[in-house]
Amino acid sequence: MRVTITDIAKKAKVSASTVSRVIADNPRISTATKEKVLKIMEEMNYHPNMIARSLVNRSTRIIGIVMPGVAEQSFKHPFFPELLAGIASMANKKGYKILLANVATVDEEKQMVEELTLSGMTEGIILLTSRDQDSSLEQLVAEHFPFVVIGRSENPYVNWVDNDNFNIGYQLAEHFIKQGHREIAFLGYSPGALVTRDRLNGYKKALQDHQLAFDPELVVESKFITDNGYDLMKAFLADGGRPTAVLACDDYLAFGAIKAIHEAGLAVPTDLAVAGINNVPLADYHNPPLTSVAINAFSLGTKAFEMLRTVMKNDIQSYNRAIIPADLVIRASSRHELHGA
Amino acid sequence: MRVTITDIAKKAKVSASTVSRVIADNPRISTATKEKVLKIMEEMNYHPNMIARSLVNRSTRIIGIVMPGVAEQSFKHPFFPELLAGIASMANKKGYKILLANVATVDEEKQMVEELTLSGMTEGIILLTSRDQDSSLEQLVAEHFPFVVIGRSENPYVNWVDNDNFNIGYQLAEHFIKQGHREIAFLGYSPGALVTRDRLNGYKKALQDHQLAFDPELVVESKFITDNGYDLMKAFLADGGRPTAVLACDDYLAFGAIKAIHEAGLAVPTDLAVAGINNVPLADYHNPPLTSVAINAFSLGTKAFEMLRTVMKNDIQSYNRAIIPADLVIRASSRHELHGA
DNA sequence: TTGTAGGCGTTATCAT
DNA sequence: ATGATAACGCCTACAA
Repeated sequence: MRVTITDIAKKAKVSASTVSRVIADNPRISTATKEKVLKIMEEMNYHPNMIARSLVNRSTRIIGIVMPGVAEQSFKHPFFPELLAGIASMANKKGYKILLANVATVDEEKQMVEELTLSGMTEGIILLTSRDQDSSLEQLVAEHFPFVVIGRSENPYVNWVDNDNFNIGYQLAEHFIKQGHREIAFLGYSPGALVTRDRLNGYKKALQDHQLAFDPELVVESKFITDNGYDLMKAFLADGGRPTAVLACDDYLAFGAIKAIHEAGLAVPTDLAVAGINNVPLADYHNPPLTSVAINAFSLGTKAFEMLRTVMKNDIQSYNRAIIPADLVIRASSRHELHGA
Repeated sequence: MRVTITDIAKKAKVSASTVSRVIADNPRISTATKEKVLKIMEEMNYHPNMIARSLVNRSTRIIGIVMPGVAEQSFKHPFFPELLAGIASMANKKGYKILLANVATVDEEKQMVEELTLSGMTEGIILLTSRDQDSSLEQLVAEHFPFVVIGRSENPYVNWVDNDNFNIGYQLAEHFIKQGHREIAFLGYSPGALVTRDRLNGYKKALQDHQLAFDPELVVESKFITDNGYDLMKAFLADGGRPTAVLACDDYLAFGAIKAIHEAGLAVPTDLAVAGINNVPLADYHNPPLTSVAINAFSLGTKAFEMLRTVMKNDIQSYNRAIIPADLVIRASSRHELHGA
């Protein structure tokens, strides 16, 4: 049996409330007893029972993170741990703990969200799973439960933090355009994912700003954003696609694409320039080193936590959104001026 | 205010205990009232307050995972999310939630462990941080708190799950030896890390079993296991190191090493065969594709959870250890017979 | 089969 | 400055 507040009280010959006050650092307590109690707490290695405390305070100091399960390939992405670390570091600083919930399916997500919100375990949650029409979102909105989504949502009542996906698409496209490229393939558009929609829109805007026509034939769809870039690119080339540059929605896609390009007897970047997104650690070690866009996943996490905090503090829901800037990292895979343009 | 057991009781015109019994599926209750209560619970969308329940049950159904923070590079390793997923999936199945605690320093770890164990929040913990002499371990052992370490420990009182690191080293070395290699560099030995010690021992044993002498000159030390393989290899080559094969302790190390090798004007695998460990997703896309060893991180996680469960169930501490087998994946970076051996 | 009472460990209110 | 008491929401003897 662990040592409780009453054990301390007995030993110190004071009441439990006095001990409680000492713990709370209540000023209305004599220094003498305070020190005595503190000493005994030390001796007996007392630690307050958070459960009991939570029960009376109605505050657990725990936030939940709901993330897609193993099934989703994306879970293996280096992006995730960094994001987690961002959330965790901020949470730590503010004295919060993190409850991690992996969900495999949409149903599981719904159930998990319900459990987390209604069980009183968690004071707020961060959702990493936002598909577009997400019933958990509506549920959370309806219950006025504090939550933040990572990844943009079109529901006006949700608070979210997202990468600057539009700008990511824009920057990469412009980078290619400035080097004289006109035929830029967009690899990995996934109609269900807002991320890729935003990136594609940025890409389109860049074309437009440079008086270039958008060619839908150059958009290569994939079911998931982490789909096999090798197969996608191979099929695209076999279909007669002959772009001079490829903008891949993810570094992994880009790596796969490059493999396919090499197999087709073409060289990167001379025949075909390639860029990815996310700037995974290996982008730099790849042969050739891969141009990419560093999204600051860590910041995404810290920002998400901060936003969640403000939502938790205000009874009035304030609808916030934050966009984390990203940085273009140009490497050899795209460093090639086309016909001296 | 959330709906409680008494709200249900009132509405159903029964006592709170009856409702409690319905929740617990107690057989000694009439089907009539049971159904009535269940219906009302449904209507009012009742969910039990886990905090209150935990307080009386002394069981939170939460386990803690303590992992190294952002500072440690290893956190970005694809290995981590997979491991997490393994733990989480098993935990989910058994109705456990996961409390994730990132710690940046050893002190933080110690404090976190203390908090998690003594606050009653957590029924068991999984440690991912085990440095060799870890004071948290002794603390946990002394308190008889259920815990499992991922990564071997030499403390006889700790339960652990680990990769078969000895065998990983052995297999890779033997793979090289069978192809005629005699000068096999061991890249990334880190004296502080048991992992690399075990791998090195496996490597040595393979040499011995094949009547080859061990040459300490071929062991390249690095401070951390994820240290820059590029710099290590570059320095090694500059120092006059001329192995015919390189066994790197991690795929990332291997990628860096290959970059250095290429820059030195040497070819992989013809001049120098290379292999890594962990089989990261990109190993296959690398140029050349990297020979590696697939450690089953997911299994590591599930196994760790299972072990934790058995430890939690038995008051008597049983000291268990489990070793998860790994699979050699041979790819082009090492596929080269030396002088027709 | 159901209800009553006490308690889990803590905090907060009200006395003293 | 300190103590007694009730309450947080739930579970579990014991009683009925």
